[in-house]
Amino acid sequence: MQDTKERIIELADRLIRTRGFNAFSYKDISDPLEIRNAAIHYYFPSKTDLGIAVINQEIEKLAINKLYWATFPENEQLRLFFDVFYQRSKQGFICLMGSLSPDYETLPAAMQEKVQHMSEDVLEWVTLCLENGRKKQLFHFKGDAYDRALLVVSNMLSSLLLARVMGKEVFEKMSNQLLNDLL
Amino acid sequence: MQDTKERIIELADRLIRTRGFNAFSYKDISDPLEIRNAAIHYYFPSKTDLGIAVINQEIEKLAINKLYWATFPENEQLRLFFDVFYQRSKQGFICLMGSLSPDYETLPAAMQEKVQHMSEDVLEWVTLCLENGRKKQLFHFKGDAYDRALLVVSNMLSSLLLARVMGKEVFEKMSNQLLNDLL
DNA sequence: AAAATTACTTACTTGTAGGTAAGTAAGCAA
DNA sequence: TTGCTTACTTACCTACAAGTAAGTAATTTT
Repeated sequence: MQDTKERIIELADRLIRTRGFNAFSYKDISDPLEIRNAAIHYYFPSKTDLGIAVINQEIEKLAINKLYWATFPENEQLRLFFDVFYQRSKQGFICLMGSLSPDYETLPAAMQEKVQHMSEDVLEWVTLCLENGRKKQLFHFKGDAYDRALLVVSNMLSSLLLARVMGKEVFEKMSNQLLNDLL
Repeated sequence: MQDTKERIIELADRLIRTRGFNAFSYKDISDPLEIRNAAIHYYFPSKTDLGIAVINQEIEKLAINKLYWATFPENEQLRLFFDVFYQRSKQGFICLMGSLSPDYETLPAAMQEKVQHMSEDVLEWVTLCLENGRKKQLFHFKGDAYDRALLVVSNMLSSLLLARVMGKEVFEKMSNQLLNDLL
């Protein structure tokens, strides 16, 4: 079944978000899925390949969301973007950027490139959203839209990190404050 | 020499900030210091003990800084706080919170508590700084000082993460934008 | 019906991780 | 001077990590 491959990616995604790329092993995947570790190597010759597959899936998910979100006004778009993080915070997961950027120096070059690609993708979208929203007077903020996007993405990323350490209410406090500032 | 113990902590600190707690090994310490791994175990029976020593050192450093910073007006205090992160960004290091919170679920309970302690410490200080600064009209912002502190700390934390992935200029863009918002 | 491909498993290798028991040289203390 | 402590080293252990070679049952293609 092609099903196995998807279940491996799905679980690897979870493990990267909860434990980090360097802190999970093939056993963490093979045990719950009741397969041998060689089955993982069959689909993903190296752990790097598995990591790349997880990042690619995330990039694709974002691309799909972008298309869907484009039908809404920018203030709603941002709320929908925040909601993705909200769902994660409820599960106690962090985002891929939040998980992979601390390990950045230990990642193989191929994964580093993908992480870069992913972050540029997100930044580009938030920048455009803020920029266009400001033109329509849906957002109010000073300074460059890209710089503002950096702050917004940064806050989403670390809200998930802080929520795990300091309690889940932290996420809502941060996102409410952020939206109040922009709207 | 007591020197060895301090050099182990110093290097462990660097390794946690660059590679992450789960991604460095005793060899990464024993090789450069030209000692055997048992020498590390002599000072720190387990890796957990070493991790705790690194966090304790950071908590102490913050306590010392707090005392020194207290002699300045709040807007200067915040700039000095930001400067700590700026120095790190130049070295390509991230902060302890940024390194340890993604790995939080994999950390031994004793380290989790220390990480919590450390983050509460930082949050408390930034909250008071913002609160007092606003009273003196040195800062201008809406909403609860604690919620604002969450955003500020969050931005400092992830500016270091993003700077490594997207380039060092990211740190300055973010901190300038942040200061412009508050002052 | 034969050959090839798919989706794995069995059984293994090599490397490295954290950790430990026992020893030792140097210094200090009684 | 004997004994205790400090600051390590040598030599080792067990566990587990990623990865691989070879086999196999089931399906698909020719």
